[in-house]
Amino acid sequence: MPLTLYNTMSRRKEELRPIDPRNVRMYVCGPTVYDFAHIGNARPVVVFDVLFRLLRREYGEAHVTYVRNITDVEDKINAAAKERGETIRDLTERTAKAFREDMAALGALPPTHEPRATEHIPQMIAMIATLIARGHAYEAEGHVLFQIATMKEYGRLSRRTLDEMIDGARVEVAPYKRDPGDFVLWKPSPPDLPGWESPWGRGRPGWHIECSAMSESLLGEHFDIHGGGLDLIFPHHENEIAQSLCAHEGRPFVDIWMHNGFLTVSGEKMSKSLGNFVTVHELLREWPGEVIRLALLSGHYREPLDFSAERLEQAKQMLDRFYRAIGEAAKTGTRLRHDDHEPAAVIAALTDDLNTPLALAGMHEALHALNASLQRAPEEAAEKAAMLRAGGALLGLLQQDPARWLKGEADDAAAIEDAIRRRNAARKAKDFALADRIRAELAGQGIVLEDKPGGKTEWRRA
RNA sequence: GGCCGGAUGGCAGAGUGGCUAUGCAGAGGACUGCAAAUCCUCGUACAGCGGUUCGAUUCCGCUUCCGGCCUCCA
Repeated sequence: MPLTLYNTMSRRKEELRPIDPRNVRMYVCGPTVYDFAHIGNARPVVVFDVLFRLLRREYGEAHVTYVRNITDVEDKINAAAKERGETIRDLTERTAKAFREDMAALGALPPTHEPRATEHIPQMIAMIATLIARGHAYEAEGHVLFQIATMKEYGRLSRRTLDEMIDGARVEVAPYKRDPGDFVLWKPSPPDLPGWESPWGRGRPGWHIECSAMSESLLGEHFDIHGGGLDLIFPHHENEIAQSLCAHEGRPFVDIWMHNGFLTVSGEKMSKSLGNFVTVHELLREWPGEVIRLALLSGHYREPLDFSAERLEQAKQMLDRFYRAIGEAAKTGTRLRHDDHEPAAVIAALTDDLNTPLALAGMHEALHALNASLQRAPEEAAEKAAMLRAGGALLGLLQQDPARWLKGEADDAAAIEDAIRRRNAARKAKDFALADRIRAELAGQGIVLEDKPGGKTEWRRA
């Protein structure tokens, strides 16, 4: 099935035609590791994880290379380390580790490569030297700057002209820049800051060069997909394009540029500066990672998504329904007759520019079919449940044990079972007042009972 | 100011030039001692104004409102 993706460069959906189907290559801008990731930072991770899963399904697990970098040299890191009295190395190690753990909790597969900027300094220096040699960059007061006037297509991704950028400039222009839009490739580092020897003295890289250098080194000059948040279009991706294209003498760089929309809180962009953010770390204390993941996938990735408690509640409720049905199907003890294929509607939705809300509608269709067969044709239930799980696998959902999901760790399971036994004895004796009292007590502990036909009683946590 | 997006039923959220989105909430029914869960049934929503069309929520234009970017930002 052809995979269609919205390309920011052309502003339309395009069919993905891999450069090499035996090695489909994707690069996504990862975190700058100076602080815990907030839930807005997690959106691209989850979105591109779905794409990674879809690509692996289409082309085979061994035929997709996914690179997500870790920016571990940056001025905010230096500032944060200083403020906390922590070494830069400790700070970046600790933050990178927390990031990996948080993203794993959200069900994101590890990327194929997770390169660190500090491990690719020689590649960056080489690329900068090339840019100088080709006349695209110049040295000034210890800095190396990219000269955007040397790049005719500069501004194509963000669709803005040089004049527009100068008009809108809201930042003071450094006096050594030939053009206000020129950006830093290399800057000098004083002895107390991280620095590397280079032809231009001891210094550190500018922000944009790392992605150009690392994508080249791990994916080659030309690769299929480059992703990131909407706010990276300008200047980050625009500058990456300028660097890579000019270093590669105009040869093709990225075929499809993808950008996810923002998370909002009460309609406003979630951001560190506004202070209206929640870290994934905090959220995970209150909600299972899978609930957070589903909440993130409940809107289309290019649209803004308002993040709220209600959205999380709904996601939780949805997962409960799915797991309940899958758990019931397991109890029928029937066997699969066919391989577990994903529901067609789910595939169709995902291959149309990752339409996850529509895919979830497909999942509900499949759920409905499963519930209907549980009621009317239990011998078909196992197969329908397998379908649901297969669809879930593509979304990174529904892979847990249903009993565990519904009942939790259940160290008080014996007491609950005992209460249920007492209640059922009371029901048998038609002492419904006592039975209802026991049920109310359990409800107070967050335990919901479901009396099944045949006298059995199921329980789960609300 | 320049450049992008967006406006769908009580809420969330897809989509389509004419035909049910989906989920939650709500109403009725089946089942149940009562519930819960599940199943069955139920809501003519597409910001406003023009235009194109046999027909527009869907295409075009304008207006209003909301959000984002314009070298910190996923």
